[in-house]
Amino acid sequence: MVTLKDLAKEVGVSVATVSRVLNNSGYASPEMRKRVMQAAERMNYKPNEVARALNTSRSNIIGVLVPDISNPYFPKVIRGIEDEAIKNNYRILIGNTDHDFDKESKYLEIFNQNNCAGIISATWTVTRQDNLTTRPVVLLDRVVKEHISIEADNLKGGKLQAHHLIQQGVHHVLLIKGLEDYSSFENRTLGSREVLGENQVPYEILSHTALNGTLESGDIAFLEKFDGIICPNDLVAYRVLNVLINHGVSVPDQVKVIGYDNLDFSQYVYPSLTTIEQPIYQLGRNAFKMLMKMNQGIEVESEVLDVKLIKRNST
Amino acid sequence: MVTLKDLAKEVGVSVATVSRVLNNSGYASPEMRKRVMQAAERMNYKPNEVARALNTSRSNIIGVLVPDISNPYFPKVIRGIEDEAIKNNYRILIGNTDHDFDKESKYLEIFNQNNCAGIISATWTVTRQDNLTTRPVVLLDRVVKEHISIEADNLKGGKLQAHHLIQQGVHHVLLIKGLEDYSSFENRTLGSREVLGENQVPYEILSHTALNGTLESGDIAFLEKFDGIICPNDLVAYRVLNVLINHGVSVPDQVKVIGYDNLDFSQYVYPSLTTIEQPIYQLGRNAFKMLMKMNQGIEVESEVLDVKLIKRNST
DNA sequence: TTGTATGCGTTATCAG
DNA sequence: CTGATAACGCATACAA
Repeated sequence: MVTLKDLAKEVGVSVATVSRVLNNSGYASPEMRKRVMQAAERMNYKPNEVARALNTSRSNIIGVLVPDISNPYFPKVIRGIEDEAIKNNYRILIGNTDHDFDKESKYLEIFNQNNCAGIISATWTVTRQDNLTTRPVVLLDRVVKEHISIEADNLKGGKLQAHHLIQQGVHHVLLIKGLEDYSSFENRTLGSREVLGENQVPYEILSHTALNGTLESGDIAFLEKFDGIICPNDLVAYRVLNVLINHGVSVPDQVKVIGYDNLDFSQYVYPSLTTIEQPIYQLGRNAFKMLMKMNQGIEVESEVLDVKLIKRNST
Repeated sequence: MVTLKDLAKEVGVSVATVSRVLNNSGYASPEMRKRVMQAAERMNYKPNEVARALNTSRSNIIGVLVPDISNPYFPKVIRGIEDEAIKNNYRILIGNTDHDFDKESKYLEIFNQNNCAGIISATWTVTRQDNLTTRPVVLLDRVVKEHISIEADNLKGGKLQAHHLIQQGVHHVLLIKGLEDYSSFENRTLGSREVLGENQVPYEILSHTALNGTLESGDIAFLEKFDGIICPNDLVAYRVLNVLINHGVSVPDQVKVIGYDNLDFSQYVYPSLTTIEQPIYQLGRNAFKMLMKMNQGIEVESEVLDVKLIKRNST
């Protein structure tokens, strides 16, 4: 590996001068600048980021926390973050937390140990961790007050779900709740309930975990009590559709199902899934941009991106 | 951040001693060991990985190259790598190459600049890059001779695809080829052709790119010439199924479709997709294990994992 | 068995 | 405008 010292020797100057030229910091005569730049080019010099990170106590790596990268929602977010990061000469270190406080804690420690420049987290407990650094944190799709976050409009999304079902003429709704304690899921539920209530449409709430039991036991009798089912995300909707169809329940005639996220696959399931689209990729990109601003000391505010209904054949 | 020096001061010994105890290198009296360990615990000392990486010219980060993390095949691979990595106190840095030689080249440079301990690459051109380091590389699902790699048995997979279709009584097959120059796709095609030939089943080959044209134009007449379609992966199969179904072609009665990968969604598409399952997660885990062995100077051989047919309703 | 000193590759603070 | 030089936090060869 060619180092600053090699370069300096080649040009016949001190490392200090070379460093200044390369970083555009401090003075350097135009002529000097030219000589150094050319030599750097010629020798294909690339600064060692480890040394730089040690010296400045700040690497160009940002930590990214997700519950599980296998969940198809996250790769898109990550791709958004990574695209924006690489453009700014940053890299991302990924951690899967599985909603586990201790795992999360460990990753935060790791981010510290690597002098990470910041953190983007899709797992909110991060805000309860006491070894959280002074480095900037952006919460993604998780809102916690006093913290900077970015999300798609979950309240609106939840409303849209209910609105659409009502428009399609449902009279008895099953509202499946997502993960507890996650603002995004709670707000969706809130939005749906609000609209359902306003329209005096009776509904029942089922927790995510209870759903698993229902689905596994294939308790169709229970599901058939409803003519509309609101799912917390597309993944859950796939499973609901699957059980319904396999038991000969006709969708959307007998029961209408609506998802949330608009994953790429939702157009291929049967019947194709009506859902709420959120700008997943954009969420990632913007999160990174916010982080950069925070690093520059610029004041940033939490962002809320828009969502919209995608009508397909399940409703 | 508490450093070695802080710890040393606390215990009242030199940093060297502390370092030796913590790394289990060199001598240290049992008593000294105890005192240091306790202090480390008490002060919650965590070594700075940046400093360590600079000192040893080797970080505990490994670079992972994938074409695009949004492609649902890769998150599982990555999860496998990451799970195994974290267990061994390693972290992963991810790069999306989009099959672009220059992007790939840039990431390799970045891995160097970060003293990465090794590279796992799902993009084969990595072997043509001249700035490839001396650090170990494991190719994942891409085989290039003279390089260490791990893959699922693509030749067998291709054979299984053809075998199954033939068993289901097809007489005229459309064989869709995957990406050019990728050993995995080429071997699948090879396997299928071999079996098709042996059984004297006529077939036509369509390139991945040509398929796009067919699908977009909705050239059903062309597709209807066949009663069996072999797809290079599940993603392509979804699109084929979609066009077929939307045009009223009955699957599997009129034409049978088989995919490859067994992504999680393949059970939810309509009709549910018959496909070849490969141990994606395991591929990632083993790739990391191989890398570790290589780092320890242990001789490792390329691995080939087994695949199997998953019969569903599309055939 | 422990301590001293050096270097890893940079950046930044000083003099000159 | 440029050059020594001291950090950054750790590991290690060598001295004691």
